[in-house]
Amino acid sequence: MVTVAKKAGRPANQELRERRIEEILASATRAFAQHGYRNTDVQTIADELAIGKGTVYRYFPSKQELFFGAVDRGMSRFLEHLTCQADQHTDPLKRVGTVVHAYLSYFDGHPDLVELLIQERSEFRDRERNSYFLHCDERIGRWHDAFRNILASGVCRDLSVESMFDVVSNLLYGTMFTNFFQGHERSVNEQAHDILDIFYRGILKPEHHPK
Amino acid sequence: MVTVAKKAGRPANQELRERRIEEILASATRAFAQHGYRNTDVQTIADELAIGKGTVYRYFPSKQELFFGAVDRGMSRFLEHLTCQADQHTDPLKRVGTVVHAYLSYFDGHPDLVELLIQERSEFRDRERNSYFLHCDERIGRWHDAFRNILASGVCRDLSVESMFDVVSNLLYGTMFTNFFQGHERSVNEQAHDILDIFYRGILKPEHHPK
Amino acid sequence: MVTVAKKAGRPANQELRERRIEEILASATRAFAQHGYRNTDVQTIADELAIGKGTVYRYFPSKQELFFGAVDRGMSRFLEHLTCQADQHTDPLKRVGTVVHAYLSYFDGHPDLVELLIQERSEFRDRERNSYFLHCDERIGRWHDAFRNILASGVCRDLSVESMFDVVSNLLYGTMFTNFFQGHERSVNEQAHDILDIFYRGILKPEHHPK
Amino acid sequence: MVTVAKKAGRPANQELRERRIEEILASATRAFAQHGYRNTDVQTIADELAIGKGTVYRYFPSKQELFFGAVDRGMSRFLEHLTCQADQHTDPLKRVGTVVHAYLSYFDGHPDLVELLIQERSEFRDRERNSYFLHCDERIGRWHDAFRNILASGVCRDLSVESMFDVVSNLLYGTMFTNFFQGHERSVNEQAHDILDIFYRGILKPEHHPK
DNA sequence: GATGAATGAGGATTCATTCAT
DNA sequence: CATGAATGAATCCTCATTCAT
Repeated sequence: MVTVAKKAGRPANQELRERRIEEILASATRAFAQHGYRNTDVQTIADELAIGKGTVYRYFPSKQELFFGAVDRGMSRFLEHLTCQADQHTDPLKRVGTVVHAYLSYFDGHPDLVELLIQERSEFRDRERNSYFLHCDERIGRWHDAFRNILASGVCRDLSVESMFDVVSNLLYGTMFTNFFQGHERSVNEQAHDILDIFYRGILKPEHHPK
Repeated sequence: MVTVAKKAGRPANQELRERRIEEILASATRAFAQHGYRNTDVQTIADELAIGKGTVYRYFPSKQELFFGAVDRGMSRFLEHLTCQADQHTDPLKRVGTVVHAYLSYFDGHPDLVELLIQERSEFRDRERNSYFLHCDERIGRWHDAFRNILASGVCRDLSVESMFDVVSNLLYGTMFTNFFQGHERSVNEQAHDILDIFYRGILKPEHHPK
Repeated sequence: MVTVAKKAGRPANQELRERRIEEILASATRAFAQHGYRNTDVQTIADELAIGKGTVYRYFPSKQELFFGAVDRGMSRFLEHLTCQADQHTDPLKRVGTVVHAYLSYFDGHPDLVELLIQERSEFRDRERNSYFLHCDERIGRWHDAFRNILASGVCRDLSVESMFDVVSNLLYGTMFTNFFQGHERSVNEQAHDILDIFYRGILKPEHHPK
Repeated sequence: MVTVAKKAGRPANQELRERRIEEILASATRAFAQHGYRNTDVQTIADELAIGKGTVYRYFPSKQELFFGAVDRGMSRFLEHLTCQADQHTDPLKRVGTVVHAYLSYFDGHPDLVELLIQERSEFRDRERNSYFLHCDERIGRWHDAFRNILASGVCRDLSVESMFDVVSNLLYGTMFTNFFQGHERSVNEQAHDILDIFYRGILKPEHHPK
């Protein structure tokens, strides 16, 4: 009997498990986004992956949990991307500017995620959780910090961190939805520019206005 | 006296028809908003009005049309209210300010409408129409006019009407959804104040900034 | 006060009643034949006549009775026509020949009646009555008489009246249905000729065969 | 030994599938024939087999397709039987005689099939296909051949194949329906005898008449 | 582990019939 | 008399989930 040296680290079937979950979530995201939660059969998702319906249920206890898994995956990736971009700058104004660009651009490239966010609310009205705000809340401290830093640097009018944050975050949220629903003639870069142009002048002392 | 050839029998009653439609739409709005489109049985709506299910179908050919009727009614009322408020002022800046207040305050008082707008998108993804933007597009000219007037009055920086309009409308749209999803600790009046404070400074020349 | 000389005979509203019944039956025949019993709404029939649905129910207690009325009317007219044609001849062989022609030609011109006969059986499987055979049975005696006369005249082989009658009536019945279902390339006159050609030779003594 | 890459898990079972389809079709035939298409719930059919309604829908996409399946099965079996009987003889006159007997006797023993044929026409008026004639058309060539052979053998008067075929097939079709609707006092064998007696004399030269 | 056969609760819609006007 | 507003029983079909193989 031959004994094979057992590989160190995570066992193979654990890796398989994670790969499967990733595949299923990716397929589910596409399907839910395209046909809607109610009109998507679990069978369809299984078919697309050429696996059995029962297999999907081995990884997710219900269609609902599968959906939540897809939304969570989408939001995690989004916020990872956002944080990553922001962390390339230390200047708080730059960070804000970067986030504005990255936010609009990410959703522009991932309409499936927007679709999922809308459906989450529509189908699971009763639930406490709402992935978007749940995930955002985790990071909110870091963004409040940015505005606190701007205030501390003295370039800014006498405004509350909350006011500034609410305005900019609602502005992004609304622009994201509007872009999704209506499309947008100007590029997201131009949109970001307009937003920042007005927002900076809105919060900065006149003497610090960008030229 | 002219006698019109009148059909014998019980006359079709137009007034009754309109009353019924209004009642059904009101009930449907409540039910759809509370339980969601998919989870609402037409039976429930009929029960609430103590009429038969068949009666609902006399006035609306399908559950779907009933839903669209409810959304249209909601948006019509909303925009009527908005126009009404705006028309109480002639000064364009005042008009913008009024609309900002009225917009947030209306949706704050009518969360059912927000719910319906979300569900419309979620359930009828494929459809061209989207009541919110469809109704808004009808009035968009008037609002562009307001910004054109502000530009003409010379108090404003050199910005395009579209930029200004997009920023403020997306800001309102986003704030409305955020308020709905998260609730809001500050009153809508305070929110409107913050928005206008930043927005006015963002678009006006420094010498015309409000104190 | 003027007294109008009252018309003798059937009162006006009795005539109205009969005219109405005739109109309704005619409309019902068309509708049932075109869309089928189950797919025909009483409303449709009323609409076609521009009368109220309730009015139909004043003349026929139920949709079912309305249907039976239509079938009965169709069969009555058919048999009236057949009898009328047959009575133009006294020679029994001529009578048979005439009936064969008239039978095929009538159904050829009145496919609605065939449709109704089929539906009657299909929808009201359980019922005793079957308009076709019910009506035919009323006249069967007269037709048996014709064959009895042929037998008596001595031109015929030694067959039973029943055999001869069954063969010719089933032959007509089958041809009628086949024509209806499949259409027919040869004219009904040609068909009748073929039938009689074979039938006469089948029942007559060789010395009386037509040349 | 070649190993085919075989999917893991419970294998699709083709044999089970065929057995199920046969069971369901048999049950459906009975139910449709007894209560009519419209009055038969799919639930009833499932109940009779002690399976779930959903199971029926696994095998037939709709009640309509289930019905068509039942008619097709019935006609296939019928024509198989007919062909089988005819093929036991080579003499064309014998073949015709055999088919006449087999035709009447088969329908006499399978009234469910007649019921289904009537309902097919009644319920699916619009459809092109009509199982009876569709199936018959497939075999029509063989029957024309029989008559061609009879003609060739010289025992027959100068008639067209079509005339002879139409007369006998319509005669059978009509007799079948009449038997079904009215019942029949004489046995189908006696009926077949009468038909053939008259038909043979109708088409054969006098010198070849059966005694 | 993986699969797919089986299930049945659930929901939209129709339309014959009644009866107040 | 005539009408049409109202009704609700009836029925097809879907699809998430379970579990034997």
